[in-house]
Amino acid sequence: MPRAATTSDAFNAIAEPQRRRILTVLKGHERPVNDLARALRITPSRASKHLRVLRKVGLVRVRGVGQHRLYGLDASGLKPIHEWVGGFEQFWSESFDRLNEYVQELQQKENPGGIRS
Amino acid sequence: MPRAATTSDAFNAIAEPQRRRILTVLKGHERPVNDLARALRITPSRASKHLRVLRKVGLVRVRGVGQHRLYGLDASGLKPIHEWVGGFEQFWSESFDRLNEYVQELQQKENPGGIRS
DNA sequence: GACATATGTGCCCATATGGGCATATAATCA
DNA sequence: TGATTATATGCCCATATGGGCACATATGTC
Repeated sequence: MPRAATTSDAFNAIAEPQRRRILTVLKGHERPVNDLARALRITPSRASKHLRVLRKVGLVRVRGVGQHRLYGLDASGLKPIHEWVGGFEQFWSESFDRLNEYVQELQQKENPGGIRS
Repeated sequence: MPRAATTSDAFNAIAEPQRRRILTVLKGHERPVNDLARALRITPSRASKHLRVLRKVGLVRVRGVGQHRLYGLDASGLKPIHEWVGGFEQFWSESFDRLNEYVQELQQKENPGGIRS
């Protein structure tokens, strides 16, 4: 079984660099597909497909039915992600502490015995 | 071309629910693979593979070479993600405003003309 | 209606993925 | 050394992915 469908999970949706770029561009203001495609130097087709994914997970909204459809940001779906990742905030300062400890150990003993990538 | 390799991008690495669970469990303390596998009710093999990915993107460190290898959190790789997503923070409060505007429009005019999923 | 523009979708392909399973590798102990 | 435990990896498969391309669809304009 491959990974869960992109269209059902915001984590998965923003795993795609292009889609992150799209969201970033949409911070400014709403844009039609062609505009977006031009801005990101991708095919309208590609843009449309990515937007479809973003729409399905609710990170993007469409306004106006017609020749021009304006895509706009709906960032509320990013909130859970921010919260989940934020739950680790205490740990990335702690990492530095641990690293320091480790470096000190290295300097004291000659044999680290330990960390591998 | 499919999506960028999971092993080169933290965004992609945490797109997998199991890996998120692993990271969450590792918040508590370091754990050997079997321990983790038991905690998450997955095969040691599976756990090992996910840990390999997390190791490659640097979200996890291994300590101790031997029968037991302790996996520990290295959350520093989550920081960029937190920052990227945090860049949208202003927008998910704004979303509510826009939604309210939309609802008001709906109540006034009878024809929304607009938002589609 | 005919046409141009804007957007969405279907089909095909190459590729990465996650899981299952068997097996390899590593370390500890009798 | 042989056995046991712990962990990693290789192979295979089903599936989802992203892109290219052609085409369908929708809208606006003449």
